[in-house]
Amino acid sequence: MTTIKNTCAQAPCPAEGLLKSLSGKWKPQVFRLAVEGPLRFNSLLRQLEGASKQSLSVALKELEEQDILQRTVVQEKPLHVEYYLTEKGQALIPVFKQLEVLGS
Amino acid sequence: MTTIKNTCAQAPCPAEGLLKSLSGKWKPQVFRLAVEGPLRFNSLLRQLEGASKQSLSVALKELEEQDILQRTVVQEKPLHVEYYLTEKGQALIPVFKQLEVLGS
DNA sequence: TCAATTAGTCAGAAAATTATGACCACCATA
DNA sequence: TATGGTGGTCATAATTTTCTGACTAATTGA
Repeated sequence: MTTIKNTCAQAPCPAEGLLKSLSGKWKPQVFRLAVEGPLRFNSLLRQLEGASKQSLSVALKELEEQDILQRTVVQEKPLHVEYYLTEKGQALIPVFKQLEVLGS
Repeated sequence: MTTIKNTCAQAPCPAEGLLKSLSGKWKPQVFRLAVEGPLRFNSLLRQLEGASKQSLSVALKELEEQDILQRTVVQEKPLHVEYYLTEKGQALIPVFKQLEVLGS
């Protein structure tokens, strides 16, 4: 036998989903700011020049779906929303920092 | 002054480029296999079920442009091409492995 | 000389991602 | 009662990414 047919479907890459989760538009920037502290929608919109409500909304929603950010309504005087890192999100901090180091 | 205009363009996120580099179609899978050893085009095509020549070609070309893979023509008996990790690519291995752990 | 393997390219279509701008509802203050 | 801030949604358009299938060109073995 000279050629051995590779019948194995390649294992799905476990890193794939995570990479996708973090690489959408504005997501790295949002994640980065989330490390600093809780995020608020309009505040983010001001910080991230060029971002539109829509794209930011999508980024936040997806980060939430992927259990990286947690959205909470703060029931205080001026009723508002805060996004902060979940445990999973926090677990990503070191990897993200490494990516920052290697990417700069 | 009650409102202070934020004139600072937020620092560009240094992780952004790297995340994008690694998250394109088939790129995580390709990177993963590249860790194992040098890659060959048609071999990859067989391993990555569902990948087309085109998408694979794009993935390889971009990984090459981003200096993650190095393309070399092997001047041996059956003349062929090999792709292997550059130094930068190798530097990414630990981060990638971390992403695999966290992603699974 | 014919067929297969090597490693691709190219044009066009389809699908996914982003951007744009209008609109909404709630609350507070003047 | 109007104005501005909160945090969005929605439809549409533009852009980017990905897929599909045809084609190329050099090399090798039968």
